[in-house]
Amino acid sequence: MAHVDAGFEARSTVSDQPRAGASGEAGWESVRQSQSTRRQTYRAHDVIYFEGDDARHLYEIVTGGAMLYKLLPDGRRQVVEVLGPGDLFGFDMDAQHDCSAETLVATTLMVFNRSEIERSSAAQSHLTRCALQQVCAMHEHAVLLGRKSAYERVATFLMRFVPERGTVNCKGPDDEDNDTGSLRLNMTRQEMADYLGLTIETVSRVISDMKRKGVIRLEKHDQITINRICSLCQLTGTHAD
Amino acid sequence: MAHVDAGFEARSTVSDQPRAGASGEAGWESVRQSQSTRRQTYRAHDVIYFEGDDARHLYEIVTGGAMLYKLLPDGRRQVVEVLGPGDLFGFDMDAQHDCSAETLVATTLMVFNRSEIERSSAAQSHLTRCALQQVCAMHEHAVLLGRKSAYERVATFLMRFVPERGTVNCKGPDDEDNDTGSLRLNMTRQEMADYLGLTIETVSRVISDMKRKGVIRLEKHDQITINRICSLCQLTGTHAD
DNA sequence: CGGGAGGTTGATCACCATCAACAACCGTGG
DNA sequence: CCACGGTTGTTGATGGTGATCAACCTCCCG
Repeated sequence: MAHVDAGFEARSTVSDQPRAGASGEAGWESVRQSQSTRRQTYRAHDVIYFEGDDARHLYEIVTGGAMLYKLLPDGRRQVVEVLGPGDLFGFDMDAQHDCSAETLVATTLMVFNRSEIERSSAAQSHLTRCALQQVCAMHEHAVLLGRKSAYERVATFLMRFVPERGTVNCKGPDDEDNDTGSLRLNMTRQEMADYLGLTIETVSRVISDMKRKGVIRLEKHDQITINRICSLCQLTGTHAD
Repeated sequence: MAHVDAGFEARSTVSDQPRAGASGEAGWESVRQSQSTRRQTYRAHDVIYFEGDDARHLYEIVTGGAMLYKLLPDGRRQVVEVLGPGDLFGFDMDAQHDCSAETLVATTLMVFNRSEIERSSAAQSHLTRCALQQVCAMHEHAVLLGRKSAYERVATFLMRFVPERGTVNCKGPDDEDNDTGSLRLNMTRQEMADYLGLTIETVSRVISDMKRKGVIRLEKHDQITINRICSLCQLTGTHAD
């Protein structure tokens, strides 16, 4: 099923390069070059806007990564989206943002005026595509939050950063004996926990356990090598044995 | 009896009447009247389509209610959206549906051809609005699934059916001493549980407990009277004490 | 070398899932 | 009308998963 694939692409990894094809439309490109559009850079863990702020702009990630989150009054936090290069955010229905937005790492954004977007039909349709993609991604994430075990959540999260794998039309390993992959998270344990609906301790424990069992290897805290991608994939809960 | 449930905005309840203003745009109306558009009726718990089916149509609920859900291979189910009159669904990014769709009660739908939608820019913009609304709704639901207790989940779910209340700009009770509301769920306990990321037993227990504590009263299993809406609202976790 | 933030590990507990039995409800047919 | 079987919902007993509390470690960076 191609859609799951697209869902994964939509929530791309936090990397340095924009994904190919993510913003390839000509009309969108012209909005990008509009003079009211500007470029802005942030450092890691900077707030871009708060929930409740007036939603005047639309943002596109050029390089780096960001997250959207909501807070409950007692301080509980839920990260609702993790975004990478090419992803759009800040397009809320209403006049106010429904989430806070924060960078994960040093990030540069394109900042569009809302009015600009509303004038261009090409921009509109690009926005629609992104929104629909996000709906799919959120559906997938709802399954994770509502029905998966801690182990499955972490495995699913890690698989997300492996291109071409873990989806329904997974190719399987290119090389049977060397089915490895390396990835950098660019998120703290707290951010992961808040995204996965877990605590920091549980995330840490699961990762340690995966390491102990030889599924992954930790180069640094946020630099992980997956020893056998297929094994990790089995742990996600989304695929039949 | 006229249930209270006709007025909630983004995530409307399952009721008999379409929400006012939900589809009031002229352009959308014209697509509705296109000859390729047809009307279709379903009985309760009928499948509209399965995850993975070709996505040829777009659906709008006229009367009744439906849900979208995803299944894991071992049978775990997560209901990702609950939809009422005026709501659109079936608009996935890709060629295949990313969720299954099923009616909750007897339902009539408008069925649009995808190609029809893609031709009309008015339809496009209506679709975008709906998609953005759904993204917001999903964000809220992610908080529920990731961070709320069983009690808070059920309370949040019930509050959703009370118009003009439980939102940020809640008016407070009209009448201090008679802050009640009546609602019909139109969902089985299993459907609620799968939506809230709980088990059927937990949902049942929480509801029994609310009854015991005098927060609600059960007329029938899916017909509930809220004795003090404000009390219920306190239990949702979304509002400071 | 020292301090601090972020991460790990251990012990314990609580919430909710699971398993199991039972009750209420509903339509059907005698 | 009641008996019935099946479906749906409730309640109880028990256990497991993951939260909580607390101590410690490890990596940076001055």
